[in-house]
Amino acid sequence: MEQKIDPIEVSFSGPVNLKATLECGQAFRWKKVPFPGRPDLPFAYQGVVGACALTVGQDRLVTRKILVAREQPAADSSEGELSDWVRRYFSDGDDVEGIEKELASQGDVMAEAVRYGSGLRILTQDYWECLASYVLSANNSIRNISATIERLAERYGRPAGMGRRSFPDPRVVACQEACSLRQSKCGFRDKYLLDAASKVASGQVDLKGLEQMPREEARRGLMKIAGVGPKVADCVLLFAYHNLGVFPVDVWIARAVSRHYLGGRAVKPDEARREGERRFGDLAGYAQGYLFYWMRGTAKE
DNA sequence: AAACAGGTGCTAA
DNA sequence: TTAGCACCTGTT
Repeated sequence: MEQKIDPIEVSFSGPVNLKATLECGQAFRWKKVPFPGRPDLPFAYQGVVGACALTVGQDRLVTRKILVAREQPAADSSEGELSDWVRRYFSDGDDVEGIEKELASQGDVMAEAVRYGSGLRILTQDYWECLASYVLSANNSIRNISATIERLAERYGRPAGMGRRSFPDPRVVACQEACSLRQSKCGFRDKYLLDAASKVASGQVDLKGLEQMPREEARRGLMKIAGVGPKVADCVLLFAYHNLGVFPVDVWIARAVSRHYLGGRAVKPDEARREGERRFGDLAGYAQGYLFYWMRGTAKE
């Protein structure tokens, strides 16, 4: 018998925009769904965080409170723990208001990007899940990445509630054959995923240990893994380690930097990265988030 | 229906 | 050191 429990309200110290946060490409397991028992909520998403599936929702695009629902999990997790956990995932400690103000003062382009994605939060994700997800992201579309991750969870993860499964443990992935992983349609990235899993499971790459290293050292540590280049390493540093000074550069960001900050001149990724980190310093990660969401969003419209 | 999608590793200069 | 190329898979 699976018993539903009432949603809890989680309050934040600053603005939250679930749509921008969960659709800006930093996390791959969120789906737009009707909120259980509250079909009136216009913004609601179901995802899996750690071992537990959640639905989060809000009644307007940007609010300071969100609703969180889950299925009854193990009895050891109280409402208070859940709400602390959700606040941590959504990086409640970040002074988003201050960050937006500061960035918006740096020029019309950034002001417009911030306005478009106001309330966006750089998440604080699980190290391994984030690493593996971005290994799969190389030369791949968000849609494909999500579908592959869902198949991997389906096949190798554990039940997480709401019919979802957790992201598979590195030890479980590490003991698979490449051809088995291929069935989840990760394509040529199968060997990279395997390398990541085996280096993490063996401790050859110590994800916990990277926490206290300086950025460049942590970056080099991640890049020991096959399939982890500068872009993937930077995404992991930003979206899992919450190193807000990094500025991951993909084709969209390279385009944005070229067009808006370097007069349209062609730029190499490393040059765009240094330019972003130079201009935005400690807020480079947020700057990247707003720019990316804005570029993608306005390209589609 | 060819081209492209949120890169990376390998090879040749 | 760097430019050029191949690469699974799904969509347009």
